[in-house]
Amino acid sequence: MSEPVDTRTAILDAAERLFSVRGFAATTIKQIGAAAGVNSALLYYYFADKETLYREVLGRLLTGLIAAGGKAFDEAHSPEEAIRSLVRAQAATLASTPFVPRLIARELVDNDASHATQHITKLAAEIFTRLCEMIREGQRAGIFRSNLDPQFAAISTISQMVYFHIARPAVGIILGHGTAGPPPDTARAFARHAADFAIAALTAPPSAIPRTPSPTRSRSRMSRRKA
Amino acid sequence: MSEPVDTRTAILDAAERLFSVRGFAATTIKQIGAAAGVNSALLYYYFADKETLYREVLGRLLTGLIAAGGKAFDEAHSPEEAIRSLVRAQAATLASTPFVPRLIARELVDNDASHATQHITKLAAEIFTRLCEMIREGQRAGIFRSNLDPQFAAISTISQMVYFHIARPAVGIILGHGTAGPPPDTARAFARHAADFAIAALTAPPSAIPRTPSPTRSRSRMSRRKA
DNA sequence: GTCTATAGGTGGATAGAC
DNA sequence: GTCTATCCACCTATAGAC
Repeated sequence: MSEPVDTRTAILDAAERLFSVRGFAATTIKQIGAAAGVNSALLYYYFADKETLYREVLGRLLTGLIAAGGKAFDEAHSPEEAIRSLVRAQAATLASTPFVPRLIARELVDNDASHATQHITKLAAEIFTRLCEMIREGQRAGIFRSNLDPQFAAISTISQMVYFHIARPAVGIILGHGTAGPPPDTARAFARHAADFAIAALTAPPSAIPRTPSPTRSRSRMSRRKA
Repeated sequence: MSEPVDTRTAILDAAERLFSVRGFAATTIKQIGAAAGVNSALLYYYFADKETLYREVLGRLLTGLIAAGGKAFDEAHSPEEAIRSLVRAQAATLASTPFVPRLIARELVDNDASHATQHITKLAAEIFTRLCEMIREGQRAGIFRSNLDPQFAAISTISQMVYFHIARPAVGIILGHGTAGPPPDTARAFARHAADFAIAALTAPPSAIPRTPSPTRSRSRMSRRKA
């Protein structure tokens, strides 16, 4: 994280930052070498080529994320607490490394020429299915609404923190902090909100949902014509 | 959208698709020319350089999105209906042009070397503030919970559909459809879910929120130690 | 308006000295 | 292990014929 001992780590650190900020295609080998304080040709001593280096960066990153997410679940003792814990872990991880979420976002977006399919699959398996299971458990216990798809609910829950950090500049503008993005305490406040928002949506009694002129559970997708 | 009449539009269409799928840096002028069915040198007759072309693509796109979002609000007659209408509009726009959300995602992520700050600002002003105002209106009317930051709630609401489409491959894996992403009917189902999820979170009575051993409104951020 | 040809520059990757 | 020097491919952009 600071003053890496060996050259290999220095290169990985520099590459992680540059790939995150500029993207794979826009980052050059020479830039990485310069940022790592070594000659660019040296990269080929440690890594086969640019793409291999990129994959190693991704692997290191996602492995850490999976571990952090798993830990969050291990510490929880109830479905609700698990969700709060996960959102908190998301917020902590994303906030501590401002450029990491960008790299993941790029990877998701670039996924046609996918580099990290296996890691994403693992992330899905480890974190996501556990979150789904937590939601199902809450439903069985009667704490959470049963008329809710657990998988969809899990996506909605996770999406909030991810979006907040990925769309950082846009969120900054929206909240009136400029393109630099919101300050850390706003990020923490949003993390608390995100957990509350998800819990509220999960625990709301079914009667509280549809009670307006708009068609809610009807199959028709036509919105009412102007009267 | 299909068989464009003039060359300029053909180039813009081809560029939109390629920039979306591969990103700005990874897309070459020659690829765009080939995809548009014209010689690559011709691009410089219509556009000053690659970056200008990119900006025009973005402008065309975001202008359309802003218009679609505004229309969604105009058709609504209640705060709840407005939210459903907006989520529906999001889903329709994102689904009809599968590669567009990626381009926007890239732009958000790439925002350090920002190309679209002005457009994002406008999008924020036009859509986001209207959504916030709708939420406030619902709060005043007693339909929505008052112990909720309208801006945060707006972000949470919007994040769901955006994340679903941006993280398409990951979502596909998660839901068991493979990296190609979820089929259209799953996307539609999620859109209905997203609106419900947001409305449920907004309308839940305050009493329904904190009722577990975990510290909820207390200031302490320490999670309970293992017993 | 659309093409051919090409200049000018940069990037990924290798050879080989130290 | 780390560096210098360099090759080759390819990319942006321009010049100019048609």
